[in-house]
Amino acid sequence: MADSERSMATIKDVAVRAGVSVATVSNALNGKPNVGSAARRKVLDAAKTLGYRPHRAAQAMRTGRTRAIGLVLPDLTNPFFSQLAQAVESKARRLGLLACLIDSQNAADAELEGLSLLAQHGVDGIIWCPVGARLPRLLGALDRPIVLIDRPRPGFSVVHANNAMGGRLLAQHALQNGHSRVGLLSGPRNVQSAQQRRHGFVSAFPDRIQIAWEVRVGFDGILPREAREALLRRRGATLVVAGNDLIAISAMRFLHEHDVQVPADVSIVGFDDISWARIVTPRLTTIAQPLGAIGTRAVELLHECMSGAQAQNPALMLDVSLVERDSVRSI
Amino acid sequence: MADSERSMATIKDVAVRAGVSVATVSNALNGKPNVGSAARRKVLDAAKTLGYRPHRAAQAMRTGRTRAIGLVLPDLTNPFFSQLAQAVESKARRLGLLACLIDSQNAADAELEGLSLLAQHGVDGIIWCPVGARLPRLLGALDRPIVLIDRPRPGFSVVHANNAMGGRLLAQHALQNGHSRVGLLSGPRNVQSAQQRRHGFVSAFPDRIQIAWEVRVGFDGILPREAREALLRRRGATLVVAGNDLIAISAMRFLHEHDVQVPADVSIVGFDDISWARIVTPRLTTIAQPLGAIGTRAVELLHECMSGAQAQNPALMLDVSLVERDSVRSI
DNA sequence: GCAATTGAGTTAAACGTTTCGCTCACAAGG
DNA sequence: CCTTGTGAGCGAAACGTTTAACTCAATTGC
Repeated sequence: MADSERSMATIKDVAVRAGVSVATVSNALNGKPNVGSAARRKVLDAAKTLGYRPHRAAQAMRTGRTRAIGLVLPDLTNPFFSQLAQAVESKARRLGLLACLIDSQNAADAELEGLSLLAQHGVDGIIWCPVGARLPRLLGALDRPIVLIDRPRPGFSVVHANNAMGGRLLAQHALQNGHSRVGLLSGPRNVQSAQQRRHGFVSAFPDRIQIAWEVRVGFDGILPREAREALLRRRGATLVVAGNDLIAISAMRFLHEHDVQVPADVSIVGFDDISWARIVTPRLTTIAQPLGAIGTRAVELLHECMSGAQAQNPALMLDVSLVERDSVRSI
Repeated sequence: MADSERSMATIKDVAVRAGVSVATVSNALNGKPNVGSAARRKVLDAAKTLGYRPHRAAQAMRTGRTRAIGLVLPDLTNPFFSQLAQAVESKARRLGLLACLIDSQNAADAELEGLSLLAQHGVDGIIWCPVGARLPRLLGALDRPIVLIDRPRPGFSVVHANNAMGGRLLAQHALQNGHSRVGLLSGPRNVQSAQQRRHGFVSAFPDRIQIAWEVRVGFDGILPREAREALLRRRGATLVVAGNDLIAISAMRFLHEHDVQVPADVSIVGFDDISWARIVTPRLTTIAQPLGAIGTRAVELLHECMSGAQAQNPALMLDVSLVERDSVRSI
């Protein structure tokens, strides 16, 4: 009895204890119809008292499914992604799936290497926020369901937030607070979500909001000189609209160091509502993405794809909401 | 040729293409000595042109090793852990190991469930920052190398920072800046690292630093009423020493809302140097843990344990350093 | 020149599942 | 009474590796 716990009981052990064949054990455990109720009971009992757990590797070899999924992210250090990761892992576990992590640290080659590692381990599907603008060739070869997250690519399932809507919400909020001349610290041109945020904002009230200036900035929040100069001169802008919270927070930090007060001297808004948005001074007004929901839905979608159901709805777009805090002044 | 890429080439395919037996392929690929240089070449060539990758599940079944490790953390959302996770994943990948994530969200039962999921998948080892004060019974049953991270438990390998040293560094810094009366917002009594930080600080200069008050606070930075009151009254303390950065930042936020200026009215120090420490206002003076090194060393240690080498050094303690920023005033 | 040794390669078993096809008993239909 | 059908269960093959045991030729030692 002591060693029944020690090194994992096998299906064979269950079979002998229940007095049936291994085939019957397998059938009983997997709910196949061709097993009588008496035998089924015996098997279930035996399995329980032996603490039997199917050997995943063996199962995988026979069935080709591992009940593991891959999660490929560009940067766990970014709270946006760590929240996402938390949601994904949690939902996966609730479905009995193991989440295998790859953090490419924004390097396309590391990402590729990671994908290949996942493929080698035979994960059943992949949730992926790609760093490269176009998806690498490898994709055909890895041949598993993929659900993109946050960054759509033609021909792929994706779940992401309604970025354009966020942009519009921001425009509306700007107007309501009397800002009609703004500066843009937009995200990278090759990241689609950045484009949509920008487009949502600019096209919402083209005749009532003027763009005083615009500079493109990386999503990591590092401000090039051009951006810093723009922040200092401002050319009449009373509000700066940042491509995401990291950018907004960097800008706030920079302004603070140069003795310009937010929001007294200039207002600022972000996008994402990462947890940092709540702790900076002043607290940042921003657009909240339903991070938990995005992660959860992505896993659900992937799970459906894995169960053969060809997803007809390759794109899932979730609503965002404005969260008002202290970084916008009403004028 | 088209379908040689499609559904993963097997060792058999390599064997026929190279004109040898599968055993020889296996031996060649695993660097066994009993294969001639001519055959070895042929095998290597065939494997490369076929894009052969060993089927991990099959390998696992035969050898009992999966080349995957588990990473069990209490809260990915906490930047301390997400940085750790990044380091762990990166190092693991460099060793050809897949990192499987469990985020228990500080719930002991979720943690247990996660460990069992990992065991079922047959991970070769586990890196674990445990939430519970004492380790659950299950442990004997899961029977794989375990390396703890940040939180030592009797009888287990651990890699963590020198918390006591951090406490001493802080005390020294306090004195250098003329603070001889301080308040303590210590971490939880049942978390060892919290105790060591506190002890390092208090016992460094017992006769030159007075503790004006102390209240125990959770590491998540949520301030109970007692703590808030203490922050407002202060009883002559010119410096508050927080159990970690989250606590320090919460305190700063609270003080700011009640119009007391940091560091003009009161100074404050944290512990951990999470990324937030850099972005709050004022930027937080704190103790930096070598997060990257902790993660890396943990993986290395685990890897050694997995390779049979019984680790003689169950505990690895890494030095910390003071990072001076703007939250301490010299008086 | 013959036995012993070595080097290079092969065959086949094993790992723990799932599943296909089979058997066997029994019931129903004619 | 014989065929056919059905429900319950079993035996064995297969999945892709690794590895122990083995063969066979060439080389060495004497």
